[in-house]
Amino acid sequence: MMMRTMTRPRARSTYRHGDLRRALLDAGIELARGGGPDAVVLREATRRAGVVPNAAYRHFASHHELLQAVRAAALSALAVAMETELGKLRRGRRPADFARASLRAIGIAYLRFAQTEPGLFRTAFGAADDAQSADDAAKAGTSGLNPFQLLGVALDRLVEAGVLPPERRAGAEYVAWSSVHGLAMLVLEGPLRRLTPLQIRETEQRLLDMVEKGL
Amino acid sequence: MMMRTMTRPRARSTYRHGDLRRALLDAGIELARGGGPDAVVLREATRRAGVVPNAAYRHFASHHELLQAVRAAALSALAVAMETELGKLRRGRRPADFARASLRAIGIAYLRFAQTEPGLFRTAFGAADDAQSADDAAKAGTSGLNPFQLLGVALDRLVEAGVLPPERRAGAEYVAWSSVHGLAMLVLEGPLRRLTPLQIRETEQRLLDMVEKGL
DNA sequence: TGTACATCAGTGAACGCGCGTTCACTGATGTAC
DNA sequence: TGTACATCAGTGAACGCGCGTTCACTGATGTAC
Repeated sequence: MMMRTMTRPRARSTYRHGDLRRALLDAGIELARGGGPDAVVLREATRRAGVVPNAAYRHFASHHELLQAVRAAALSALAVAMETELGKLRRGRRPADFARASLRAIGIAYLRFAQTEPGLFRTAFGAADDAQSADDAAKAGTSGLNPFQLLGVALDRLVEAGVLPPERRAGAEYVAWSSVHGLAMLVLEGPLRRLTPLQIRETEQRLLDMVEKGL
Repeated sequence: MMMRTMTRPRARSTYRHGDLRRALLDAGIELARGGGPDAVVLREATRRAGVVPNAAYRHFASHHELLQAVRAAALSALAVAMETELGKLRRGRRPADFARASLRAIGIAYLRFAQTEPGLFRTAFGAADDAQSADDAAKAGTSGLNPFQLLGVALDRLVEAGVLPPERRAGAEYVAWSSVHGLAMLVLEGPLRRLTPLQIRETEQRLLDMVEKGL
């Protein structure tokens, strides 16, 4: 609603744009970053791309389709953040420790992403509408896995390392994901917004402890 | 956006309405029930109350204020649901069991509320904006306690019963709440929407087990 | 008990806004010959 | 290598919509005398 000032009509020398689809998607991502899913407004995206509103329809069938593309990009960004965090793990420790650290890395990446990119986070998880939505590739990180699958990998490691009994593996991502997602949401826009950064950190650690122990 | 068909202009014989504030609030709650916070539209509320749009401004300073009132009502409804679930507990068992059952009752009430009243649930927890928002009384159940405080009571019982070490009491509501809230959200509008009712039940129990054990 | 009057809840009409989407168009580009 | 032409990305103008909010109003109600 006060987005108007942010308008930045990119000067364009050629009649054709070059890669308008990409430009619209980028603008959409930027809008989501700033204000969550509701901020992804087709007209504003075209403004930022320096193009007339209906030009968007050459590349997206509807506002909804643009939003879905932005959503997929947000999920992909989360996947990348998880991969980055996993990449930081030093190898060469005992498998059990490594497996545990993997799960924590996933959780930490999730919580950090929610806090550093609240708009994208809320866009990624705000009522994903229809069936399978978008193609899975669009939601993946560089490994080709989406966030849910990356969590699955971490859980698999726990089983392989003998930390998690195989019979408890099925459905484990649901409870793990829930816990972390809930904390992310409540800190972001719920009643836990008033916590100090220190309290947040402590709660995060405590929650991850609980998941690790309670799985 | 397709709310129009639900319009129900209540016939009114008198010039004055009687209790327009209440009628607007009720209409707002009904709208929230059906479509979450975004569905709480001032004009639609006045339509349902059988009154001209600007009449609302005699009772609410702005759309935002109406929405806050609806939010408070939603929180209150959740508190009542929790109290009801607590009331079902049979007394006369061992204090430790009773305390544990109390916490589970809170969790179950929360999850049930999210599933039976998704619109109200999303309204209650959708970006509560400002400071303390509304007055606390408006968010309470019949006990005068709000949902967060009811959770606190359950945790206190765990400490009293010797189940939860006192030094782990502080901040315990954060992790407990997070876990349950996350599951509620993911089942409601996240990637866990595809779970079968049975899978949901199982995940709920497993999550509550984890919280109980991991606290 | 009856009348004058102040109060203020609800009316009527209008505003400006920004949105998503449709239509017939124009003109740059790439391809076929 | 040069020219004719089809393609189709972006234009220009316009729609209808519903929203929140403001203004000056009217007329039912309750109170003071």
